[in-house]
Amino acid sequence: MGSSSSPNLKDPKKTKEETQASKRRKVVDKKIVTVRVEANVCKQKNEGPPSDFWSWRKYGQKPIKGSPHPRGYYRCSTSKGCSAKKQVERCRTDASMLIITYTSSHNHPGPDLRHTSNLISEEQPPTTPKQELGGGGETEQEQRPSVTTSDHEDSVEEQFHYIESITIGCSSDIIINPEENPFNLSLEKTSESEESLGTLLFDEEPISVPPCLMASSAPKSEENDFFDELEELPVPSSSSSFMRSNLFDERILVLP
DNA sequence: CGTTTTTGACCCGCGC
DNA sequence: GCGCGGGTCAAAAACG
Repeated sequence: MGSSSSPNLKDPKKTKEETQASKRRKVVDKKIVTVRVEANVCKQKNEGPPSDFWSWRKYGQKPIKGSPHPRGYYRCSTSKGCSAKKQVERCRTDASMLIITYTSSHNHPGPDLRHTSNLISEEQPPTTPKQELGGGGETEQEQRPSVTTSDHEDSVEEQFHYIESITIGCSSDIIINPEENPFNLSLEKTSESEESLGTLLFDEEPISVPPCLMASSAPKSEENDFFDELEELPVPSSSSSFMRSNLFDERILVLP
């Protein structure tokens, strides 16, 4: 009889509640990475997902209070049991600034990208010491692609698109904040003087992006679409950055 | 057909 | 104790 008592309205969620309650707002493993993407090359279609060698599946989007841009929630679809998550948000003051928050880690080796791995290896040696720096003992930052095997030849093409991001993923500039993520504080502080943020940005170039990559990475087509939605495209000095963007579209920002 | 994307609704944690 | 905001899930739709 009363079996339907409380768990009647919408229990379906209770089942998974266990999983959620596990990490509800208490995410321990959090890595915040700020990437600067110019409105020119970037946005292959959503500057969020293609930031890694893994495939990300969008599972939610919500508008953040105080931010004209919504935040996208992505989950690693490369592996079914992978609990890696990624949050992509735009700086409320700088639409060209992408704030990617990585939650959890991948439970499986990278897809492989031997092609990319090769590239990065050559351009930039395995400077991972930085990652460990913030590792905080997590040890799951195997962001580096493993030269496994079984590679999707047709994927190679796609990889090209990721090249841009790849640089970041493996770039020693990548900053990981295992801590609670003071970004929030920083954000507030920079909210007024976003310029300050620029100062934090590493001006030095982590690696040189091969010209062929840049040339190939120019799907420019629906990119505007994304910005269009944002309606806010504060790219006043895009002209200046435009040239720079050619060198490095994305910049990793380090959070103190 | 399979996978991904999109939108809505629900729930929880925290702040006041 | 209540309210707000943030985060996730679910179902449906669209696309390849």
